[in-house]
Amino acid sequence: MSEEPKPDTRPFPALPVQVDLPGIEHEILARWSEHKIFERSLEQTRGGPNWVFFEGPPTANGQPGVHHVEARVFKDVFPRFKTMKGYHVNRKAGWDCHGLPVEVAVEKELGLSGREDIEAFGVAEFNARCRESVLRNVDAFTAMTERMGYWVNMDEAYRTMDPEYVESVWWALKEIWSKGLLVRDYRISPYCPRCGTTLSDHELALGYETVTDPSVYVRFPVTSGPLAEPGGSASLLVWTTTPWTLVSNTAVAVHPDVTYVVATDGTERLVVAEELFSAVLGEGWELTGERFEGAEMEHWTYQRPFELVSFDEPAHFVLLADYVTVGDGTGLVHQAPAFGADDMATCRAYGLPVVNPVTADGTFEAGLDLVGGLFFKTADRDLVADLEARGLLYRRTEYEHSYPHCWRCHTPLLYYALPSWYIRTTAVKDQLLEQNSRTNWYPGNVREGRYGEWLRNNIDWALSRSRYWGTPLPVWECDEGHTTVVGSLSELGELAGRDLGALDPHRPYVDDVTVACPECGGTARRVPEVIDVWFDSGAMPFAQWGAPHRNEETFRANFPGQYICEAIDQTRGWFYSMMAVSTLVFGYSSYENVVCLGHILAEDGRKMSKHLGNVLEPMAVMERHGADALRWFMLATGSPWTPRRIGHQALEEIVRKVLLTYYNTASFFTLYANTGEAWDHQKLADAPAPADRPLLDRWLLSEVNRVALGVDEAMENFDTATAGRLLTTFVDDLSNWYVRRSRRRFWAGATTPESASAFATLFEALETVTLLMAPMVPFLTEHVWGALRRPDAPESVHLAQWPKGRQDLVDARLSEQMALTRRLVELGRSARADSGVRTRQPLSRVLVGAADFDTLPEQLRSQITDELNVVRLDPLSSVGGDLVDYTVKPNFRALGRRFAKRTPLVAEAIQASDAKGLVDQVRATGWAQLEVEGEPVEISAEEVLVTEQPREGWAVASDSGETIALDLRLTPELRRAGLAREVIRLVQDARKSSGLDIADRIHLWWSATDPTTAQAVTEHAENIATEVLALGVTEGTPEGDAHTVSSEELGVTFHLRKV
RNA sequence: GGGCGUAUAGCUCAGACGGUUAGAGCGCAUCCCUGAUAAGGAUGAGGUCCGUGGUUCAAGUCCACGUACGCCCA
Repeated sequence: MSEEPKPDTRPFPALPVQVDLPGIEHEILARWSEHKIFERSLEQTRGGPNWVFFEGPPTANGQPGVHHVEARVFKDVFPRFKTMKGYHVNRKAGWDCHGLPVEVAVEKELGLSGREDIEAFGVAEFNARCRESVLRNVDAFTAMTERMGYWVNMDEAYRTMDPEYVESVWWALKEIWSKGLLVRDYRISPYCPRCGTTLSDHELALGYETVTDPSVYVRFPVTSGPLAEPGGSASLLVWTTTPWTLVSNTAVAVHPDVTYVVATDGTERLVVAEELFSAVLGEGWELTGERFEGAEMEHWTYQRPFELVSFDEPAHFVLLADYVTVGDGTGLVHQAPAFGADDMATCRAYGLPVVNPVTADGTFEAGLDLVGGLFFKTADRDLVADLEARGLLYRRTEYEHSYPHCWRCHTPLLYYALPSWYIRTTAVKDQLLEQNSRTNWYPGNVREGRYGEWLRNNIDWALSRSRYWGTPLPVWECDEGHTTVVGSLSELGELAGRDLGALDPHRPYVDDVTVACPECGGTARRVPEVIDVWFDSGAMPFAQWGAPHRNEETFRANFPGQYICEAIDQTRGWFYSMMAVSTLVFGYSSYENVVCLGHILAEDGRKMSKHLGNVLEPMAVMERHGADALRWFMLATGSPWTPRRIGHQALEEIVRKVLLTYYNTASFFTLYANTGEAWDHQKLADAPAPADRPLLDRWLLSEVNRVALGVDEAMENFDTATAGRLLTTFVDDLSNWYVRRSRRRFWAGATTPESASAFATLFEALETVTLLMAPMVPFLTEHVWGALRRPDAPESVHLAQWPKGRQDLVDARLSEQMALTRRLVELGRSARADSGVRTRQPLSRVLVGAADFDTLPEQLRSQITDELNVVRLDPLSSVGGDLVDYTVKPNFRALGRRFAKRTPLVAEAIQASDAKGLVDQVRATGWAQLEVEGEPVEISAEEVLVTEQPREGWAVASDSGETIALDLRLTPELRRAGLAREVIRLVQDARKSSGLDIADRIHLWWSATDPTTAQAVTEHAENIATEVLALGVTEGTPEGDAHTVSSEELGVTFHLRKV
């Protein structure tokens, strides 16, 4: 029985109430792709200023998770925002392809373990598998990236493994080399002597085991300084759990600010930290009274424990180090620079040599006395026994602690000095600090906090890795030790004397290229290392273009960048490598603004892991709730820079509270714009000027402009949470106040100036909020835009201009008045609910007590009477003082300003005063006199909070000094008006349940058994007819079919039939 | 062990400048309203604002110390 649909005559495509958000998103994706919207957004802004975004390449290792969505939403939202503001935002995708995680994954796939296996398998084939593994995972990332609506150019993505990329990295390394900042030095690495390989931090974490080691306290006789004397009866007492490192003891470290004491047992003297005296020596020992600050002990020499290895340079003295603690041991720390990173740093600062008698397989050099050929850990026993025999051992115990083992073979690891390549970042530390001070961090505390701290403690960048799948270090060395650094394949070709343009610049192929040493002509071979992948990614601003060998101009036009974003764990990763590489190469940082995100946790507050079974798979989440819901969560739930928990419930709430509320408002608009006297864009021109519109409309325009200004400011500050909150509140206000209060004006179609104003106002608000939300939820806004857009507007919201909020339309006073109006309505609802009189029953009068009530315009007062269904609204003061109770409360904020310490006394006086008298005084003169501690004090109106309540016969609700009182007395007329409302509701229900369209006209028949109801229907027949779209209302029963509805309570029966 | 961050209702989170009644949503209970809505409204239950100390007339808010958790680094 429904009419033929006539979509072509309607101004707006329908936005059905029932909506499948993920389904819409797929349609939008297809439309974007088909109409090349992303490409056109770039084309359209080509003449505009550049706003440069750099994509931090995800490691294409493993499958993408929801945490990847987080950063990618932020990488998308600001470029979209800036694009709408007219900037040209180039977005080149990128993939981090090299690195240990890839190697480990491939090792597992192939069932290989360790470098011997890999070399037996063949490096060429191994690296080919790595490349293939990376490409496989890139596909999964690409699919997720597209599905979530992240606009980034993946067709021209850079890949860190591509030859052009590698060449750019080589170029940068050559630049750094030519500045003298690329050097070879020892590096302490966790090392497995069985596998013959170093382990990464990540691998290290896999292999901690609890073991028991010897814990020995050893005497180091002092040979110079105030305690030195013939016979050497004074010794430094040194503690260690790795006796095997004593063989290469080089120095002893003390803390400069710790106090050391000398203790004696009558025969010898030992030096320990004061705090550890009793713990280490205890009974039988007493202090000699000699005390030294660590700083005073510097350069005291001592007799080293073993004379097994030779030192070519002076060593074996006391040095100072801040890392020494007095938590364990003796406060004097044995130093063996080949076997500890701290030791290495400290000893190097004193110019001490690195002596390492342990060979790569973990055994002592064969020729050594006592320990020659022994595995390092096995040597402990013999060494301790020897110390004991020579009287140097003070005490030995067992020590249980957690020690790293190889995760592959469980061999205890060795911290081991290996030759390594470093970048001397410490040489540019001041420049880095300077660059950091110019960088905008979001949140701001990272700059001086976590990141600043990292920079201030900068150490040289250990660049090389003894691995296979990485950018080969472009260093060639000849037998004479001359070093050549190569900056490109063509340069390498020139040196090698053949064309290497097509060479894959990876191992093993580059390893096979030998060149003639430019200095001596001898054969130079490449050093075996590859480089840290962080250098790869830090080089992306130029390497993504292959610059400077290629696209030099493009690179220059896109450098430095305005914006990068990653999670907080990148402070020492990509955020650092990006700043460090470009500062090293160009002298300044590559980015100006950096957003630093917190991590996404599972609903249970833990990290997502397969093991815990709490993983949310991003594609599944997006198919269930929609990408927009997931995006909104990332952008606007909680603070993006704190850890956040994600779950289905949170996403469902976003769909209901934000997305559907917004969508339904648009749906409401199109429903009525398409109904009856249709409204279309041409009627926008007929709408009254904003200043001439009803106050409700002016209020909405004020709000939407305030929100537009606020969202713009928030987005400029990279603050999506604030933007999201502003938008959520606005959408709620729009739907649940503006539309709710304006419904009648829409029902009529655009037939009156008031209705025309309502349509225009709602349209403008929807248009603006759609634009404002477009960068955050690009799918739903695109869908709504498609339905609402003006004929001359761009076909995509993402091709439209960002709205400029109009300050001149923001009316703060009106906002306050509307807020008061809404507070009074709330109080009225509360009073209604308390009284038990339903809202459909009109009441004659409501009394209002509120400070600014007398200034409330009539149009807003009528919002209150309509909403509360009352006839009249009067100020409480009109009732007469005798019928009203007053209470007064001190306003502490106001009082505190004036009275400070006396505030509590004044407050007490206010509460003790006669409330009515005080109110009368304040109302008459603006001031009231009180006495505080015998002195007169004047109180102003704003310093007290007055609440007034009528005494009897009213339903009252108050809050914060504002009161609403409903007159509950009903007259017969009011009763009949209430019955008429009941009747209308009954008929509306019947219309709805019988499946009528909202615009269908009906004829209505009625018969009543209740005489009061009959009178009410007769009396209000015209009103009822208008409300239920009845062309006629007839008492009696119709002939033929009709929908029938009756109410026993009202004693009435209706029949309705579509006309 | 160090640095940084976080801690507010059962859950997710707001709470510029310190102001005495600490809010919202979800969930729960009862009721109301409804011809856009998967909605809306009212009331209720639910809080030692992580702990301790301090500053202040006044502290969820500022300071110090501690606890728990997270990230990074040893």
